Amino acid sequence: MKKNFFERFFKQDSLFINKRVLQSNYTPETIPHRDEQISQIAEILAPALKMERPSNVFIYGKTGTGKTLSTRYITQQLLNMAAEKGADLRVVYVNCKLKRVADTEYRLVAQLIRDFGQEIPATGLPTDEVYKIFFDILDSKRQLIILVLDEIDQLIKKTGDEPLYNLTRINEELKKSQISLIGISNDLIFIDKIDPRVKSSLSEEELVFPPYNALQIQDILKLRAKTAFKPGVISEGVIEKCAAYAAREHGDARRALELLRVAGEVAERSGVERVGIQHIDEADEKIEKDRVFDIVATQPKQFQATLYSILTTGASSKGKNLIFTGEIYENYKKLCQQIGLRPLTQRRVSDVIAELDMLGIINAKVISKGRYGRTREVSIATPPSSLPKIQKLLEDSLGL
DNA sequence: GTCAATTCACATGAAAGAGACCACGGTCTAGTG
DNA sequence: CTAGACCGTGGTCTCTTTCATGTGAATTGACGA
Repeated sequence: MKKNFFERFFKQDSLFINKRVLQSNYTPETIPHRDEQISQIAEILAPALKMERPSNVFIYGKTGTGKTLSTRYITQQLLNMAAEKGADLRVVYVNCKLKRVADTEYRLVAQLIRDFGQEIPATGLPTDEVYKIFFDILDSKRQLIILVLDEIDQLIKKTGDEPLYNLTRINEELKKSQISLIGISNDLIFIDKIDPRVKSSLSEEELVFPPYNALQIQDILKLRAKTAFKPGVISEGVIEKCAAYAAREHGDARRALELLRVAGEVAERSGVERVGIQHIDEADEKIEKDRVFDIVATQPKQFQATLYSILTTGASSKGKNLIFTGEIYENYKKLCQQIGLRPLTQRRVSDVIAELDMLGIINAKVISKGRYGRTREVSIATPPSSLPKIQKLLEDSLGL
């Protein structure tokens, strides 16, 4: 019985050949069902090869519709071409959603400067100073810069349209260089909130990425599965079911790929040789559970306390699973006293609840109860099976 | 019964404060030649 | 004389409070039929 625990791991053949293919940062050589969009972007960007400034582009589309992928793909090709032709072209890609990287105006510009290979402190400098540095770098030589701002809606929501205004304006002052912007956004309506002048200069061209339908997702999955899995491990109907799941969620290809990958992992772990349909359900549940757990565990204390109040309020008044802000706040105050946490104001807790809603842990809907006021109607969004574990996790973390 | 005013219980916005982090420039100190 | 330690000032960023304003429909109460 002197068995090494890892022995099984090696002995058992993996179902995968190359798991990386299914991960979201993987760039395949071909992108099915996006030919039209890609060629449109290409047309718009083509003048860059002659060192003429391409129009600014705005790209919309729900998550997992291939916006980022297509943009990366086409800019890469553009770069290759530019190198051949000797055009001094640069593509800078920034994801505005990443916390502590580019989610404020200062950090965005600082990140850009870093991309140009210069160190910039994370804080401490005035923002206009940072702009000046950026400006100087840009204008140090004749070059064309294509700036890709991914998830730009996040940035705008937080900081307003200042950064965009400044970036579009910077062109007028650049002597040698030119800069053009590609904005990528999940949100179709956020652009109404920005200054019309910024809007018009930013969206000289507009492009929409429609969601994939189930058949298209199947194509994508089949293509990737061919290189990701060993032949024959995918059972009949697995791809179809994955696609159906994802198509239900507004055609999110990323989700479909994740589902397939996790299903493969689940199958592998349980020691079977083929990925079956039942593994997809398991995978779906596992993904959701992992996600929620992760979020819950990494939230700050106050969020956890609020969430705990929501859970316990919901549990105590069993039967009705809809609870209101007032009840939550009362419970929350009691809880704070119990664990010695300084309670936040109701104003703040109201925001916290809204944020928990955004994270998808709870569902909160603003309703009016007529004479009895206006409030958020909160219900718990996670599957009941994982509730006890979450509650346990929160209790540990809060010291109960 | 109808209709507009009222009213509740919060939502939502804006501004500003606290505290953490940081850069920069000036001053002080100790070590060196 | 100079390198490094040590301020003080001014900046960003996040989380939060304070103050103010907004809001949608159940309820109320006046009104006329």
